Amino acid sequence: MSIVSKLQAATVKSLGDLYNQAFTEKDFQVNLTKPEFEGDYTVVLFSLLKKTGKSPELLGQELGNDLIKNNPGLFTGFNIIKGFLNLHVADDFWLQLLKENYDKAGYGKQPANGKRVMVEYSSPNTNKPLHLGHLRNNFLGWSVAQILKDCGYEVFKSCIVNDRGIHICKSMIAWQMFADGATPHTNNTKGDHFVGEYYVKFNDEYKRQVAELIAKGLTEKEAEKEAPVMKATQQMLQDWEAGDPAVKELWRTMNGWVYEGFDTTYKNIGSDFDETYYESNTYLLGKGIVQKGLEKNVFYRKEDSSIWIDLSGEGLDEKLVMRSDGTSVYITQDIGLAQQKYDEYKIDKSIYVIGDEQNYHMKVLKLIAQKLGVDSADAIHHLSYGMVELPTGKMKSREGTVVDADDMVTEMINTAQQHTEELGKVKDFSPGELVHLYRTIGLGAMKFYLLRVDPKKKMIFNPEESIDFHGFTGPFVQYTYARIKSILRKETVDQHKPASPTLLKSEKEILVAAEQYPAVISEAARESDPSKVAIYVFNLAKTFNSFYSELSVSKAENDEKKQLRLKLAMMTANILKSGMGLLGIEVPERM
RNA sequence: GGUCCCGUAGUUCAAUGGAUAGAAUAGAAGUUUCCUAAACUUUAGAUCCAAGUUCGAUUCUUGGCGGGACCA
Repeated sequence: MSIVSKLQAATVKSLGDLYNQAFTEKDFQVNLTKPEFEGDYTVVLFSLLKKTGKSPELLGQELGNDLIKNNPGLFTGFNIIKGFLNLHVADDFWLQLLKENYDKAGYGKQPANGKRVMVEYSSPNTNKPLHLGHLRNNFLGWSVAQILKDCGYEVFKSCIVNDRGIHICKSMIAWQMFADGATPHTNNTKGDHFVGEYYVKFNDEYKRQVAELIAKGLTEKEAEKEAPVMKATQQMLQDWEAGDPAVKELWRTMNGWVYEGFDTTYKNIGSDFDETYYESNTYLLGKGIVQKGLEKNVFYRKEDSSIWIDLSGEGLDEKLVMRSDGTSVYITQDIGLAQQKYDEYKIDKSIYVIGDEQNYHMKVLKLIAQKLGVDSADAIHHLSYGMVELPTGKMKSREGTVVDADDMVTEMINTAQQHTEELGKVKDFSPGELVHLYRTIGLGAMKFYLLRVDPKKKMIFNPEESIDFHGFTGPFVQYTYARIKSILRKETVDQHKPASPTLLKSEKEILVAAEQYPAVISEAARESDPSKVAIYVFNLAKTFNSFYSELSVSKAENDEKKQLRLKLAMMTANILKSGMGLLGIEVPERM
């Protein structure tokens, strides 16, 4: 039980005893005491004044005295400033926390809660390679899954691959036209990049043909419709749906190249999935949904035989669920897949990591699922994240401003290498160890950078200023960890020796921070927000660094202090390691 | 046109309605015979505008202005 919860419960009890009324935790706020005031935790009294009819000063006195009387081992004193009751927490409490947890690698983890949750993320298209936005998605999804695991959930990571449709046909047509039998292997190109090039070639050719037709007197709309490559592409999509063997074969081959490329990228960035769904398998699920919707009178048919749902009662519009030609739309497939996930995994919660451009779509999805009575409807949760933008605005493939994921990773690792070589601290590392270290630092910087901001908010990435290795960054935390490990290689905790029974200010600060870790994980899980963990882990590292520069561990004043500080160092290292682990970031023993 | 989101130091980000709005970076000034200076310490710098609710508003409400997304 966290100290905040303890204080809340104790305050509720004291208030009830003192004033003969019922109170709850929501009647008042409990915060960490701001550093410029005396005390550790603060009860904000303003909200209690009306109900108790007391002045802040009197209420603070009565409450403070009662809290101390009822919790003698926990609170040792208090002061009141304006409407703030600042309480002192006993050193023994912090020391006990340290004693029980300093060597527990699993500190902060919660026992299994029996709940099952699926996190769907990444969800690429097979017509182009992954870019910076996908990286944010991947890191978020992976991290949220990991955080939920530590909170006791059984987690299944899934990925839906958009592997069919007009977009992949475009790449296929362009390959037929221009490739002359080339493959990723003959061209020595990564498969996803190879196919992506043909997608670009398609668009170039299409534009050329449209311009040609316009020059011949067609309107822009006519030209776009009549361009031979577009017609061929549409024909190919129909052939694909009809099951044409040659088309399917080409489709399988080209998607295979893309998957090879994706696998390399995923492996490189440490992303993985327990289940992969392919749209080519799920796109027909929509038909059953439509049937069900018509039977339940949730859907209705229009004169042109297209099928719709009316959501105007919910403040939204009418929404198309099946076209007049009988082809389904995304939303119906998505509902079908939602049902399938539930059937296969019996999940209590289903998280979708999808960009905020799909907010409306996901809202409609959940609404329709609820109206249809789909089992998993209420479990659907859209983890909406903001786009990664450049200082100039959105990344645009047409303007060549898309930041490629593989390039980004390579660049970060190279930068890590350059920094490391300049500092020259690991000259004795083997080549293999060096490669691993560069990867750890480079990826650490990148993951931390993309995870440290609130997922809901869009973020701006400036390619001109490369991602930093100083300050609020992954390498800062990694460096703190490495420094601690350096101490712990030279000195070890001796179980038989007593640790200091008193705490200096900067020693206590570490424990105050450490105490919050379990609550931070819970909050991060509740909000699906890894940035809470990133911010926390940074602050803990900063707290330790101040301690480190102020007090010596190995040359402590006496042996008791040394034992205490060794334990503080060990506990900090454990939390930094597991916290960074939640972000998918490794910590090096040396750097 | 309709719906939704966002405006905080030069820049990138924080702040369950609470104390003097926090960090990082860039700027200025310092710290290494002492456990890794990828660090530490000091300093200067911000809530888009206007009303309203409140003991108290960056946060809630309304109206502007500015930016973005989605739906036709």
